[in-house]
Amino acid sequence: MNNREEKRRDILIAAFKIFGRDGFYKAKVSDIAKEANVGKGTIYEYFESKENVFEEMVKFGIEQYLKKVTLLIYEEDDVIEKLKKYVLAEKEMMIEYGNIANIFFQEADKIGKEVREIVIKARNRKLSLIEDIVKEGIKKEIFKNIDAYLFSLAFIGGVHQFLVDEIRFFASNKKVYTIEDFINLFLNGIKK
Amino acid sequence: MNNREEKRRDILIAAFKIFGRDGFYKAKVSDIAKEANVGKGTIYEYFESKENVFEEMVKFGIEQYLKKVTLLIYEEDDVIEKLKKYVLAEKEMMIEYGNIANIFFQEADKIGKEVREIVIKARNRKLSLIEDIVKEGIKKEIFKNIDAYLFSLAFIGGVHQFLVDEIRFFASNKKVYTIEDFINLFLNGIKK
Amino acid sequence: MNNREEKRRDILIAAFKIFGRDGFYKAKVSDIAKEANVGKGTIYEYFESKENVFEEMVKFGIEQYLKKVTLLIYEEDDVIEKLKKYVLAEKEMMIEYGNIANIFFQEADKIGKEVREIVIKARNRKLSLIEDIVKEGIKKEIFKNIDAYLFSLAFIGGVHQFLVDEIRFFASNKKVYTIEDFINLFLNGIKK
Amino acid sequence: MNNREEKRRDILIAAFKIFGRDGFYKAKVSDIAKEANVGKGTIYEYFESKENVFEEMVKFGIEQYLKKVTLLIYEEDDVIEKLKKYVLAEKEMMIEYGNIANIFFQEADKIGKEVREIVIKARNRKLSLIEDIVKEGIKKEIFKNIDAYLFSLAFIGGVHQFLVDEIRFFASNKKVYTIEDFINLFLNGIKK
DNA sequence: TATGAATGAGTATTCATTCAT
DNA sequence: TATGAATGAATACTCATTCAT
Repeated sequence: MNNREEKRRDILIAAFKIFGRDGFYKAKVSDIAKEANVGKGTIYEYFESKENVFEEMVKFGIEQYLKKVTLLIYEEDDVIEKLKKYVLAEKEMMIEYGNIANIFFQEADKIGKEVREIVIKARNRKLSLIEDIVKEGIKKEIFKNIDAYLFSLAFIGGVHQFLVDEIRFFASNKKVYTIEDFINLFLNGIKK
Repeated sequence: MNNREEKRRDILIAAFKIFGRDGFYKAKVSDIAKEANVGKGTIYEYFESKENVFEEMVKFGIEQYLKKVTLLIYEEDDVIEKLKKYVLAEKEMMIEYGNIANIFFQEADKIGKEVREIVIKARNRKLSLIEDIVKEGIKKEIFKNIDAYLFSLAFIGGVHQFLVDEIRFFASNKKVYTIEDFINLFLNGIKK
Repeated sequence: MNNREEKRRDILIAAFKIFGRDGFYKAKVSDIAKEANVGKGTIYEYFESKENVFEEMVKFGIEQYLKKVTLLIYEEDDVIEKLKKYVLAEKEMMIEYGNIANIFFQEADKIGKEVREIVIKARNRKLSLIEDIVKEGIKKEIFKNIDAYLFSLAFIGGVHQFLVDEIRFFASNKKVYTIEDFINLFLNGIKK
Repeated sequence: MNNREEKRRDILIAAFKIFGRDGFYKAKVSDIAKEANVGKGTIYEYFESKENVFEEMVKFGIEQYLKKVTLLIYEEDDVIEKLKKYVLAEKEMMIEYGNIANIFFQEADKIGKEVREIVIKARNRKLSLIEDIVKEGIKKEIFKNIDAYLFSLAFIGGVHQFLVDEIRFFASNKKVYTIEDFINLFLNGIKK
């Protein structure tokens, strides 16, 4: 088997965990090494620098994420179900990977141009996913003829906040909302 | 007269700028001192540590921000206009202070419990602002009887994404949306 | 008193000792700091990098050295005495500073362009010192009309080897030569 | 056939080149391996350590060098021609191997006792070569009855400086000296 | 025997914090 | 009270050496 590729993957998964927990600056290369069960020097056999590990981790993570979401969405026919599946996929990612997504977007900016570009491209692919669903819904005359891009912005932002609330600020005494509750807001609007 | 209070304020404003530009870890205490036109040691006459400066800056920034939004909103009578004013206030903040808000939320986590609590409290106050508008709208029978908290989550998230798109990923060839366009999505929903 | 200038000097003197003992690569910045009785960080308040410390030490050492030699030579009237004084000055330097001169010339090459240029310039000033003596001797009709530059090369090289032998490879059973013995070789030649 | 001996030689030749270019500390074992077209691990099949490679390279280089000089000198009958041949041999070595000789002498000190001893022994053999020529010249009544050892020091040092000037600090506008010019200084002296 | 992937000891450098002035 | 010179803890990265294949 391709042992080199495997070890590279191990390091990226470890980086994913450590960067996700500590952010770029607080994370120590030696911690990533420990987590990956390799020596500190080994990291540098596979990556040029801490920055480069971050960069490749972002690429790797984004790819994993987009694959997952895309798959879930394409399994569905109904556009409303597709939107629900998107929320579900995001939820799973957030549970699994903590706030890595935030770190992608937040710290990428300061780390270097290339990371920034990767992240922007990923963001656009995510927006496109929703745009496509909306366009399909418009064509199928399920949705009004609204601007698909504008909606995707609102929706993605809304979903993020909704999930952050549920997952990260969870309090036992808080009312729990279903995905339907949430989606209905976007479907029906609030104006009487 | 209150020279001490004034200098503290100067430092906080400088911290706001530097942390906003560089994030917590990349920001240097000496840069904040330079920006505030004080000596490096002076910072430590007013604050216990870099973390404490960050903490106090977050409190200060949030207070400023909430004051501004609250004021704008209470100037209006019409609930829909109030929502627009919220978007406007957020937009101004984002233009003026860059992504400081993200830094609040993102890095606060790693910096310490107290900051985290401050940020959560602020987030809740922001959500309450919207909640109150929605409840008023429901009472006035302008809005449906939806869950005000759930809406505030969706709305705040959506606004954030909308503004990030406009301000940070602005591209000359991109379609420009009005705040009305955006608000209408939430008012009318997308389902036919 | 100019404390800053003083401390800079202390560091350079420490660097002189440590680089002289260990060479550029083996020398540790922390050892220079210890030798200078300052903290490691202090070095970086006065110099940009280890390279820069080396560079400045070379400048400093060369200046000291040339001052000394020049002074000794100008005290004398007789050209042959001047040559002897040069040998004496070199000898004192070699005893006092070990093989720092070799390190100047040897390692300067690898460390950076600027150091290299400083060292070359110093070498030329040293050659000029001898050249001037020779030219004076020719004018005074004490010396033959030989090429002064060529002689200075031969003389400086010869002196170096002579002193290295005496100082560094000293063995108790070895015949000891006087400076006169040595100088006479150059004065009279070896051909019958 | 003697493949082992051959590969050892290849490594030493590569070491000669790399150490000559970079000096002991800057030189990387991996670069020597690459230059010798062997794996990094292979170096350690033939030598105990980087230091040992250096040590053996010094021995090897010195042996090559002394063989060459000795041969050239013994081809000649005339003592003055022998001195010229020595200069020529040194010149060729300096052109071919850069400043490896300096590195021998300079860095040997820091690397270990054994290398130091090898280098000293080699230096003495070199001095002996010249000494023997001088003694021969004295016997043949071509040279004055000077101290042969003292002369060899002066001569070897002078030659080194002369060649360094010609080869390493060569400048197109500089006067070019012949070996005769140089030798004549030593033969005739400078005193009128 | 030959290899190069893996390792971790070792070191330059940064920067929050202290404290003498 | 205000300062900035001095400090050393902390950490990315290099490279000689080992060892499984």
